[in-house]
Amino acid sequence: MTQLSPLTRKLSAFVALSPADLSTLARFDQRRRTFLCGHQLVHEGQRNASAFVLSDGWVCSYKILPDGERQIVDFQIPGDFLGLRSILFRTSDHTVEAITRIQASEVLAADIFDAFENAPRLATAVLWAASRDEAMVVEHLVNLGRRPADVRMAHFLLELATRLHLVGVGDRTGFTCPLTQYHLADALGLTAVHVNRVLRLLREAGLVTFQKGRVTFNDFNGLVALAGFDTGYLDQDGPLLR
Amino acid sequence: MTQLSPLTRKLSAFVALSPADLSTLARFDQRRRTFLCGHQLVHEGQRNASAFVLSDGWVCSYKILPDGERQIVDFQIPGDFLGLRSILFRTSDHTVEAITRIQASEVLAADIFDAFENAPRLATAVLWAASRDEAMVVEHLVNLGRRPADVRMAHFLLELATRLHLVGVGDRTGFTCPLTQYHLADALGLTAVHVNRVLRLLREAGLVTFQKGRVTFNDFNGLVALAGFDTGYLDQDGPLLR
DNA sequence: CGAACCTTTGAGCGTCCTCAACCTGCGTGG
DNA sequence: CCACGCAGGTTGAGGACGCTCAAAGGTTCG
Repeated sequence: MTQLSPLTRKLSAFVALSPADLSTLARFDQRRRTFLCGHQLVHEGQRNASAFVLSDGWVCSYKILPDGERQIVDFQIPGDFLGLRSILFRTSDHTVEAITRIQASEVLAADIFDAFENAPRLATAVLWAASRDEAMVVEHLVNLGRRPADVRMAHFLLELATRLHLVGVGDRTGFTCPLTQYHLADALGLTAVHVNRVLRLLREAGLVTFQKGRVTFNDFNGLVALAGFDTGYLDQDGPLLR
Repeated sequence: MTQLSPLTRKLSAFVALSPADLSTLARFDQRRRTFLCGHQLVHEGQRNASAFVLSDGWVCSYKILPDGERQIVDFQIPGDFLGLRSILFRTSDHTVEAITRIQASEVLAADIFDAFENAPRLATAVLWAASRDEAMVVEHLVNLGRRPADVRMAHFLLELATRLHLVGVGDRTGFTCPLTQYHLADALGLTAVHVNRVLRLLREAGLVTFQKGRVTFNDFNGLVALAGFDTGYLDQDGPLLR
């Protein structure tokens, strides 16, 4: 099981892939390259940007506002596609940047379209992954629109834990996490100062601890209750197509 | 031009469709039905939900939180797909509800997959439409995360005007709009009371007037400047594939 | 003609922001 | 080896934006 790439592992949780599908999928991950922390794989306004599959490390995608403020739209972890949405756009509407040193493989639009023609099951799985990414953005939007800061933070950490679990990282006790409080602030629509206070509150309430690059769940069920967290939108109750 | 359906009109702005594509596309709009205001075409938790193409009227899609609060994720106008994202999901993660009396046609998953096999150009256009929808959700997220209430409102109204324009409704002077201040509040993450105050501010500043079911732009350029509005993410600079 | 829904306005309050200072750990260079 | 710079984290004080609660007027539709 540890042999499987994170992407294979994730897609297999949704669709049972044939050996042929698996070999087509393996081609997505052929041109694997290493990028340094801070490298921008795609930048806002770039024309004919590529897509990638992330195999190791953490990435974030964000937009910059006219006043220089940043809103992080999503974080990507191993097994996630990068820049898939904009593959049909003339210019990219967002930036994709490595948070850690990462490994990623470029995926050409042709690879995707080829899969649609020759591996419909795999294509379905890719569409499912894209739909799931969008569902996460939607849930993130709900988070920003209607939840107070502490609940927002709780929900965010639980989603991250759930996503990581699906690709075999971390467990109910916690996970290692390279994000800074600035990352959290820019993702959650808060200031870094307020993020710090919220984290203190959650820690003092005995729910989670976010320190020294590690998230520790001190009371997982309590956190789920606070966040009103329901994994439904992640749609990972086991393979749909067998 | 008025003969074209809104969907055809929208997709044609991106891809030049062949007569064969157009006839396949026409099949999406065969089972046209009328639904009353308030009807839920899809509801949260529904299993094996359908997708639709909206040909007339306005629709909103939203999620309800445990405490009963509502977050509207997006509004759909003629030419938009409804529930496309969840077509691969076991259960729908959101509700789709008519705001006015509407006309919409059910699109079966099979229709979509059939298009992928037999009308690759059309399939590309559908994927583009889905990507554009996602880009709008992302911009909405940025709106909630990083913009103050007045700018948020200004940006929202401008996006709506731009989308309507693409399907042939309204112009730079304004458009008719069936939304209530409660709809605006639930979309923008504000309360209806505050929405009312913000609308008054914008009106008194001579920028927009939102009254009696009509949005009137009193100073379009001023509003664009306030919102920092850039249509880039809507990707509608004319056909990409000819 | 009444009821439900929508809009409008006021007063007071709380969450989250701003500004500011200080601390820690770490890498770099003198 | 220490000096320094810098990124990240922590805490306090004060203020603003948007919320809550409340009430009343307008509009639409059965």
